[in-house]
Amino acid sequence: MSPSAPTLPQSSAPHQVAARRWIAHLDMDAFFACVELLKYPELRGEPVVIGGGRLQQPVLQEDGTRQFARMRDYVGRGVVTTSTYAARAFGVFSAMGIMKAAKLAPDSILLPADFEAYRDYSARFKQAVANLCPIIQNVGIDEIYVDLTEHGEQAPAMAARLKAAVFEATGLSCSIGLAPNKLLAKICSDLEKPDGLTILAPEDIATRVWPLAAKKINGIGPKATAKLEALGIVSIGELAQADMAMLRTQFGDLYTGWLRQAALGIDDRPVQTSRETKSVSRETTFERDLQVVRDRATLSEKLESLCTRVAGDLDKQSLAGRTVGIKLRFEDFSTVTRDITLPSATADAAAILRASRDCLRRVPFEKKIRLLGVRISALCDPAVVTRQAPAQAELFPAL
DNA sequence: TCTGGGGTCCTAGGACCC
DNA sequence: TCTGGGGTCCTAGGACCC
Repeated sequence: MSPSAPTLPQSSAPHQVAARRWIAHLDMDAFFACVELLKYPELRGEPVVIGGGRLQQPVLQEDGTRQFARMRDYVGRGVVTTSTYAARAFGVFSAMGIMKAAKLAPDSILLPADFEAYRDYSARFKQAVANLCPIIQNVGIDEIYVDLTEHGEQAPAMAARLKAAVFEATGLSCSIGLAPNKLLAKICSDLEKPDGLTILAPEDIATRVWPLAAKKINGIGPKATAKLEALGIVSIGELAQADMAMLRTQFGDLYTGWLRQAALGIDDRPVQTSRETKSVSRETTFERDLQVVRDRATLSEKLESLCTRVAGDLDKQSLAGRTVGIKLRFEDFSTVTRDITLPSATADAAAILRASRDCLRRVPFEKKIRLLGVRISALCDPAVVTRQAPAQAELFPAL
């Protein structure tokens, strides 16, 4: 195949006339931050940053006004979960360390994340969409894909109705990308944020998608971006024209093939309305790094608590699991995991704790510990648990 | 002043089995 | 002197996403 002149995906191959799909990606605008603005309308227009747990709630004063924490007063660990557009203007974005963000915007207001409220608003906006269009895939708390194919040429009008319905149900704005597949819809929803409605036809790919940075493609992260840049590839168009053999020097066959397809805007994945849970986990970053010997009691306590929470999550979801694993992050940010597969599935906190301790014994402890996590996978219905695997004695008759 | 928490998927080597 | 081979499970690590 010639490396020059990439061809656009054909809308209909001669042997197989695929119906054109209309896929919407709906993304709530600065979701957590906007929910907070509904709670605290006096903050509208202010730079506001939402951070992870362990933060102070606003204090209600005697005169009825609220006293908010400022970024500059923050000391400790933690990252920015999200921020209002006013805060983003200072360069404060998600995943940035709060201490670093405080340097950029010391006077910004800092609020703790209120996941209960976000889940509530999430359910509301998803229900509003479901009332109009039932084929929905949950992506996260603030994003969904919606299959609007059945609306045909009316899909853009339906997308506009979805935006209105979401606003009516929540008082919040969202941005929608409407395109022939999920990959393009996702790229699109980001083009006119906030409150955008962006429609992309296959013939627009060369003019509207190819000029964008390759990292705008969902699935091209920091590592792949760096490798692509080393090959002189920055834009999606450059990726579409790149020599496959050259790409293969950096990426495996599978990923290379996917990169090319993605750059051409080809994506056949369906909108998946349901998926089963594959794993359940809980982890915690300590306020200070812990030492195995000196902080043994604290570590033991944390481990127990994590196992209890995992067991609670399993119970809530009516699940049990057979593979129990632990995760440790050390002071230098290096991470190790250990796991063990049990003879039969469990949802019991004590059993998970025993397995976790077995795993921990296999970890070399030379550095201080920053994070501890517990995970369970190989999940199944707890009703299956009674079907025991062979006992140890049967598995190892010689012993 | 470093870098949260909850997930999914992929790779790769070794054990083990037929 | 030598190289089976395919399939599945288990374990560890890493990239990526929201």
